[in-house]
Amino acid sequence: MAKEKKLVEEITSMDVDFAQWYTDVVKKAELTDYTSVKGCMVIKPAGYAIWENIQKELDRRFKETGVENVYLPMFIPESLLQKEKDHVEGFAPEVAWVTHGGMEELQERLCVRPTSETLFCDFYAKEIQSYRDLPKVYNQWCSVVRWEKTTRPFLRSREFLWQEGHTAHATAEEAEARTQQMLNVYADFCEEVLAIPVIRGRKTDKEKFAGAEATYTIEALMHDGKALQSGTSHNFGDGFAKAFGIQYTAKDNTLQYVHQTSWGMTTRMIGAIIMVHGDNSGLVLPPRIAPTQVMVIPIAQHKEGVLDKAYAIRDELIQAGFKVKVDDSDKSPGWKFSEQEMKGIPVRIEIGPKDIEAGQAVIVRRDTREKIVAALENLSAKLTQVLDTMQKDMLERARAHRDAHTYDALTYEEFVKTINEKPGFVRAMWCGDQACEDKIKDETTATARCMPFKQEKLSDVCVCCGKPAKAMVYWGKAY
RNA sequence: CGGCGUGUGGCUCAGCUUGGUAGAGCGCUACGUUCGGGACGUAGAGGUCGCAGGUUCAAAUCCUGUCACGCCGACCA
Repeated sequence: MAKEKKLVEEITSMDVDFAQWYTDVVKKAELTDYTSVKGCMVIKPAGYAIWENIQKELDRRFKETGVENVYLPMFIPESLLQKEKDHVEGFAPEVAWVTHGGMEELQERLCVRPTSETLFCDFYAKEIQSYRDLPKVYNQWCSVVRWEKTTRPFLRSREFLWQEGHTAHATAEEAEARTQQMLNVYADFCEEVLAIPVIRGRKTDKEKFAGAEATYTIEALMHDGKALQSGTSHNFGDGFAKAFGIQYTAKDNTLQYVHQTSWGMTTRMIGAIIMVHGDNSGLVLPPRIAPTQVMVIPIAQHKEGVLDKAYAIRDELIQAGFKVKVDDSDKSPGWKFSEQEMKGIPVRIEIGPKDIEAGQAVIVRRDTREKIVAALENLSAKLTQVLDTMQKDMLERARAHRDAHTYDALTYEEFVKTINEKPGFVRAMWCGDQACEDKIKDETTATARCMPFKQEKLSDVCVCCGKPAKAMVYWGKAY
């Protein structure tokens, strides 16, 4: 009993205090550490390895659509930032400024990029002359800085890692197609690799990116019923092009403005993985994103042959393409089990003297704790099946949770009651007027998460004001 | 930017009210016994108490200032 109690105390139960649970999991899974600068985190090996896998998967998918990687500076001259009015108004409150170089005060202060639209525009203005130079489909992997007041590991930090794609096209149609294409890349990645189901849709004007004509988003629901914007793709039209003078000569020898897009996904997704799949024992990583998929845990490893067998299993499985480690530390097996669970390693394989004698090993799933006895000769086949099933189950479980926490509201009373009492998404009709969004935010703190591409007509009138409805909106309280 | 809270070995914290030579648990190191859900014994290493002033014979403790971090709000990926 005393042992059980100790286990429970390590990680706060998510039902008791979800925020504390999240912090505990981040800490116990050794994903990050705090630093002496508020809001700037050390991403430790276990956390960074997840990011590397996210990068690898996304980068591959990007390149399949013709994306090329580049790198632009981390500093933006103030004058450049100010060229597009909405954009600077959106970001000015949270940028960090460099005012000195060495001991000298700079003539013009430089902001540390909060996003790189202005730099890409400046660059494209020089690069693009002719329709032959189009399209430009560039992306960069970098960090950006936004001086947030409130910070949390992965979810909101002052410096975070991301990728930002910036494209320039000859026509509005092409830009729109690219905007949607990249949103779909994100959505597929989330569902196929991270096992996180998302709602694809468009942001309201109030919620869209500063300077964008349209912002598309994928929205995910966390375990506590709060929404997390998980990736965005923006269509800028020719707004930035006009502000920065990005023009090309068309085939008919007329001067035209380009149409641009940008799209990004960040280390925040690691937070989403934690909050969608995690449980009271710690992190649960979907097999397809896990840096280590299998931890082999020898039982009674001092006994003749046990460790050798554990290494042999590891080598065989690595050969078969799995990511495998052996925990051969001198901790007790119970300790190793807890470690593997806190770190979210999808399965562990227990191998002890009894198993060796029986020619088997015990596979234990992290998500369900289901124990599967597998014969050593077809361990690899069994493992493939277990990991595939687990990946599918995790997506379905997350989808079921989201669907069970998605409600419809037809009247304002019903809307307020639902949004306040039932954590999750509330679907309701909206007239398109920002006054209603403002009122809802004031009275409930909920925001319009998105207008889903898959529209349904729940009623003819706005849930808030009763005027004719223009769209169904997913509302929710968000991170 | 507002509210709350916290700074003492690597970690979690006690000590502060009432000033008097710095403590515990965990972790770490060595050796031995253990090993199918966080094992145990023995011996050890490790701290100018966030920082700066002040009061005092004497400050982790009292006073003033300052910095940092965490959580909750408003703003945001």
